[in-house]
Amino acid sequence: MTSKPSKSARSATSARRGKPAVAPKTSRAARRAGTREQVRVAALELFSSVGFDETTTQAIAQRAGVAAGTVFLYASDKADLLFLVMHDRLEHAVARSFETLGEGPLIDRLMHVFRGVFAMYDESPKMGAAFVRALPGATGPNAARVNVLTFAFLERLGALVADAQARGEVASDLQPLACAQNIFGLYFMALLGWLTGHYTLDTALEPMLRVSLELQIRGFRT
Amino acid sequence: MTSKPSKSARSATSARRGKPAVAPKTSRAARRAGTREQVRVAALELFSSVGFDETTTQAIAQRAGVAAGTVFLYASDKADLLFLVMHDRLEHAVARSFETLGEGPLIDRLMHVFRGVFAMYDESPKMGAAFVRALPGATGPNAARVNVLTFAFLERLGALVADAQARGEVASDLQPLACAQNIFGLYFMALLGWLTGHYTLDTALEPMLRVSLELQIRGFRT
DNA sequence: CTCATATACTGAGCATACTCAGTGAGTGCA
DNA sequence: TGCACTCACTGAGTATGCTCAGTATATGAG
Repeated sequence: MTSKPSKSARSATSARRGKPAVAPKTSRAARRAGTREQVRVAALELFSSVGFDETTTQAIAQRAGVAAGTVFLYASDKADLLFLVMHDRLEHAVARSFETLGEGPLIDRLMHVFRGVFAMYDESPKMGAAFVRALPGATGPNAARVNVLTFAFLERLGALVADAQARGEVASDLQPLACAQNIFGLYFMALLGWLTGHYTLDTALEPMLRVSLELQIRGFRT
Repeated sequence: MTSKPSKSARSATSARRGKPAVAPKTSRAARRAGTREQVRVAALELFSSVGFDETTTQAIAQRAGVAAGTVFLYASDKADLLFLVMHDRLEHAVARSFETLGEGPLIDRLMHVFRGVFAMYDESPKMGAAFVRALPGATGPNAARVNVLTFAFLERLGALVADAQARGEVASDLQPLACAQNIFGLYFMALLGWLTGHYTLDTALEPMLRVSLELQIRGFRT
């Protein structure tokens, strides 16, 4: 390269955290966090408006005001950018769902939680579809963070089962985490069925997932 | 395959655009079926030995003795080549599993079927991993054929449940197909957990899937 | 302060999945 | 048979995900 013209382009947002060539000397950590956030927001906006497949990593870099290679300093590949975006949304949706949890039978509490998560996906179903498609077996730092979130979600589902156990609704000899795994599996299949286009949101959530969960709670036996 | 000479003749000689000088005079339909089979076998060999991600579509074309663009006449994209390969294997594995099905309680018959399918995946776990990763929401002609197979599999699972119902093992007011959907979901989660590397074959099949299915059959209730 | 090191970032270049206008052999009709 | 048409096939071209040697700058030691 010769002179350095790209600097000024980035400073569209530099009113907030100045980055002009001469003065401010922001710390490396702060700069890095800022860049990461710019990439995250750019990816979010493009994925949710244009779609995952239709968005190029070049476009994300351009919108974030960084070079093409920079986005791969914050995600191992394009799919990992999707996980970077979805992590916060997932975390927030799950937190909200459990905050607003009332009392009642296990099935109702589960449906309340899943309704909240489905609503989050419904804000951008196309991005959600790309997400669940890319999730199985994904590697990369942001995928790992999502996996941590998923495992925490599983444990919170286990806690709901344990609650039901304490109230005598669920047999006391069962392991709550094993029950939660089955519940999660049925939830994930419903999510997959919806987002990959086999069902609509309403049919996937209300008749289908509920029936699945009731069938799991009830069992097959005579 | 028979048409080996045509390939070497084409690439070695000077004929430029010309097809083999000696006219083979095979019918178009037969030629097309032959080409498709060559592509399928080439993809199978490369995917199972080298791996899906490590195989280029160019390499498949070269091994099949066709031009680079030809493989996309038989699959909409690279993932669809994987479905082209897996369709026959899946079909065969399921058929075998149901042929060798004995009598007994539902859980044992289910485990017998799933054991057979898992064994098929175990012949090339890396290819299996790529397959289950690409499957959700896949489009393309070969993906559609695999979906047909999956739905047929679901119905055969439903038939097993109906059998158990007739023997009084399963409550008579349940819909066999709804039960089969839950069973399939638990099977698919176990498959995913294994092939994406979270479990080994043995732990995924024998403790994990069996526990899941027993928990489904039994239910949560006191 | 000066200098050496670490590291966030750059962007041209590479690999490869996929496209499409062109070609000629098979097909069916007269 | 001769001829117009169809269609399987070709392969150079294109788009884009991702790499990596190079650059500028914050950091920390002396």
